[in-house]
Amino acid sequence: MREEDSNWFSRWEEELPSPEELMPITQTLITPDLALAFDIRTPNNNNNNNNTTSNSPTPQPPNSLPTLSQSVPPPSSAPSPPPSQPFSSDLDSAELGSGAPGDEPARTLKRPRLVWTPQLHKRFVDAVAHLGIKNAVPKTIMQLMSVDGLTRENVASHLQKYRLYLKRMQGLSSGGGGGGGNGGGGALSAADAATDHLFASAPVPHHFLHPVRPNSDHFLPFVPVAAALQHHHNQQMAAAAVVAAQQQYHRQVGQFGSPPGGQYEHGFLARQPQPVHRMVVPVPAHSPTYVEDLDSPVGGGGGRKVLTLFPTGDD
DNA sequence: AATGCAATAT
DNA sequence: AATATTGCAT
Repeated sequence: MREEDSNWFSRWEEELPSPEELMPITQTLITPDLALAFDIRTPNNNNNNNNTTSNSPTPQPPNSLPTLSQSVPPPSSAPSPPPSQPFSSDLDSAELGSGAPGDEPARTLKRPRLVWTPQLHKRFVDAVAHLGIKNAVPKTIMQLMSVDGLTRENVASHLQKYRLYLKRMQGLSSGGGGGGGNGGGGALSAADAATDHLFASAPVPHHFLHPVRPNSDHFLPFVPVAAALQHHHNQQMAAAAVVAAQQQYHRQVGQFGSPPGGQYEHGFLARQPQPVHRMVVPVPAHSPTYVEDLDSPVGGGGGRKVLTLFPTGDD
């Protein structure tokens, strides 16, 4: 079998991009800065669309904030033009900063805690997977994910936990990689079990679990991927821009596989190299399609639905 | 400046 | 419980 690494790339493409998918995510990342810039009360507690099994018949109408695109925290918040979609969210009127937030708001504001939804985590995992364990550092991961509002700290924190999770998994089960369900799983501490929940919701790439040894058989040349991203050293770049960059990235690594050091020995999937040409979706502007999708969590964990978004079939 | 990691804080 | 933050050593 040939190392047609491009095949898993195609698969990646199918599931991944589409800024629409990031909608519910960015939704939770509403920047307080922006919020204050619009004179709205600080939405200290916004509810994320994290569902589980049973939920109220009203599945969080997307009436809330559409997209944050770019723009987050420049220290001196520049008076950016108000979006066409005013925040008509009447979620809660809990007032908070009635003290004196008028002067130096954006500077001392705390952003809301990031909620790692299964979707977001999936992006995370995919990013890590495609970067290679060795190159998967917070900054890079963050860039690849291209989720606006996502900070390096966010990723770093998550990554730390994720690594612990992987370590745990290595010691116990090696066959659980399939679905992420820790099949047997009996020696899980309380603290561990908690984190497992999230991590188990995404497929863990096999090479994460066992110490892969690169075959000097086929060595891959170095691909200056960074070249594709060199333009924006800003983490707040528009998602669209990154998507475009990602595609260039795809084209490059799609042929060779991965940067040096990245251990990729996926023997699975041996399709023919599909032409990777996708259209760049400019901006996530219109209403996404919310659908409930059974992701088959696999394993004995029990079936749990996750809210996912379908790409609007722009292809 | 980034990273990894443990401990701690919210 | 789930993330964030901090301290410290690379």
